[in-house]
Amino acid sequence: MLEFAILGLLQQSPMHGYELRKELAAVLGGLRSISYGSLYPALKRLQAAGLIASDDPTPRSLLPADAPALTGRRGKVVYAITAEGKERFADLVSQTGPEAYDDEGRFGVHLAFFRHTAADVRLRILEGRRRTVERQRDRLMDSLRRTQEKLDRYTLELQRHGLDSVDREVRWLTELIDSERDDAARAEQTPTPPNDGTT
Amino acid sequence: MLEFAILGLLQQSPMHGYELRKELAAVLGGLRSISYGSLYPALKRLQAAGLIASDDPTPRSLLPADAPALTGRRGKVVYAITAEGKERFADLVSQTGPEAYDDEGRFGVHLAFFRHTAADVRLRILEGRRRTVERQRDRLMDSLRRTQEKLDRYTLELQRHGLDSVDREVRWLTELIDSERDDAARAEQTPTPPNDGTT
DNA sequence: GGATCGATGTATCGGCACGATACATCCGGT
DNA sequence: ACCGGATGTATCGTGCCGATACATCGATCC
Repeated sequence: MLEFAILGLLQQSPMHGYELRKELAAVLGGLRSISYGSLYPALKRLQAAGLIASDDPTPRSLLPADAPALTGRRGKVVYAITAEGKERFADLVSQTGPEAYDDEGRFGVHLAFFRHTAADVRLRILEGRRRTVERQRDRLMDSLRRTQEKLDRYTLELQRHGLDSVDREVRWLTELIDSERDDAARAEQTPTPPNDGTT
Repeated sequence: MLEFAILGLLQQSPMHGYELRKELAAVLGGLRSISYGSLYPALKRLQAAGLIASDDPTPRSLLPADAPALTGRRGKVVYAITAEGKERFADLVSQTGPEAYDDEGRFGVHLAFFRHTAADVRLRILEGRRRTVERQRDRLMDSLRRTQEKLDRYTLELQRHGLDSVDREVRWLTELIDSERDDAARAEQTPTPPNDGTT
């Protein structure tokens, strides 16, 4: 998930870790920030896989030869996406299977980079997500209906709130889907259809 | 977090892993189930710490001596809470600091076991949680206000939805807090004050 | 002028939870 | 007689987290 997000951000311009973290927090919505304990290992993995490349300016050359041994003295490390990385991102961005929407975090990242995603793929991801969340809602309603007299007030309240959240998410997704369909319908009427420019 | 939850469930009666998983899923609200990959290690940790004890019936004695080597042949393992475990649970249940409400999962577990929690502790946890979520909401509103013209429709929508969720959670918590305060006020008027049974 | 504090910046460590997987038992339906 | 699904225990690799350490730089304070 993190790797997807990093590739997406580097799509725009090279960055170093600190910036990536902030951008990611901004894009993912303030909540759900990312920790360095996952960020730096992820960068290493990506670099090892050849999907990103680091440009390490290493200002060490400025130091006199009697610099304090080899302790510390880090330079900023700027990461840029490679051609392979772009390929990989294109693959990830066009996924329509459960791996795109089953996990909340992954879905969030997909949504965050929807401007890089084809319209039909967008629709399928949104619909997939809605089905997933609907199933969650139904399971929750079921379990609530069956067990509600055995639960105390607090547990009940917790589940009621959870159910409400899930329900709202379904409605939110439905709005997005409808709006997406409207766009598609409108696009079909205009003289600029997606891929058939002969008229 | 898991350890807290396990101790809480075993408070009622001994169980084996499978049951714990189901109970936990039921209590935590269907979403947020727990995986065996975390459950069994957690049980081991708890046992190593002496907080729970396993009663392993090992029905191996019924087997003839020529049983198929030592492959497989597991018995049900029933776990029960120990005296130390009860102490530990009592400690956990009376926590009022950030560790009780900063993390969503931990807060959920605390709430799930509120019937074991003193009224004043309940109130402090709920208020703490509300402050945490309010801060999240404010940060999110801030970031949204500052960056909204630089975000595309989808990222914006994602954050709007997130903000709405957080906002609803604050209101939900406020309801719980109010109701909790009502209870406290009512309790103060009745002839059954909490710990002063002399009149 | 120097001290100090917060933002910027890179990096590691232990711990915890996850999904996938394997394996075994038992029971009900076909 | 068989077979699938619920029950049940357990491990493995992976990924993310919080805490922590360390270093630089500008601004503000005394």
